Amino acid sequence: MAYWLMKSEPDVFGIDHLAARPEQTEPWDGVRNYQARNMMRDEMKPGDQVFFYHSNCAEPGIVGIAEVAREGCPDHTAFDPDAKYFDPKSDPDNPRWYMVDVRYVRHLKRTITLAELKACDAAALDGFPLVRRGNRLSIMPVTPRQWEFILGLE
DNA sequence: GCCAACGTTGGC
DNA sequence: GCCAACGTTGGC
Repeated sequence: MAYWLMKSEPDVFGIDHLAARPEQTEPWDGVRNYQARNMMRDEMKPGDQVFFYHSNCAEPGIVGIAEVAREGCPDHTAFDPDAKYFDPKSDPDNPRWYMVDVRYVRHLKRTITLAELKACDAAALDGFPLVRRGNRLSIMPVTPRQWEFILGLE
């Protein structure tokens, strides 16, 4: 089992939205970034644990835990001309974009903020993309060590 | 709202 | 294949 971090804007789709969904599960569609695509298509497996991160908000940080509910499959919204993330270059016979389903697990007892993670200067977080400057990946791998360390801050 | 950082596009 | 222009992300 692997660990991940997925970003979402709470104003658009936050962890409370996820928890309120039927089955508390949501397809993670609309991702149009090749690195993130590769992780969803090739690496993320059902049962993998996910830090749910709120970005672009007053207090960016990890707010909860989710899990991968379904492995990568073609992102059908890329085929729909009326969809926001329509991509005419994605061919249904050779899909360019993939998504996984994400299921709510729980809220953290408190938000572990980006500022806190940046400030704590722990060896466990060396190389963690989230705290590297200029990082824009919306999905990133988390090592078991990083996972344990961050959860230990809760 | 600003702006740095980054990814993508497209001309050449 | 280079690189300038452009669009987006996301912290602040």
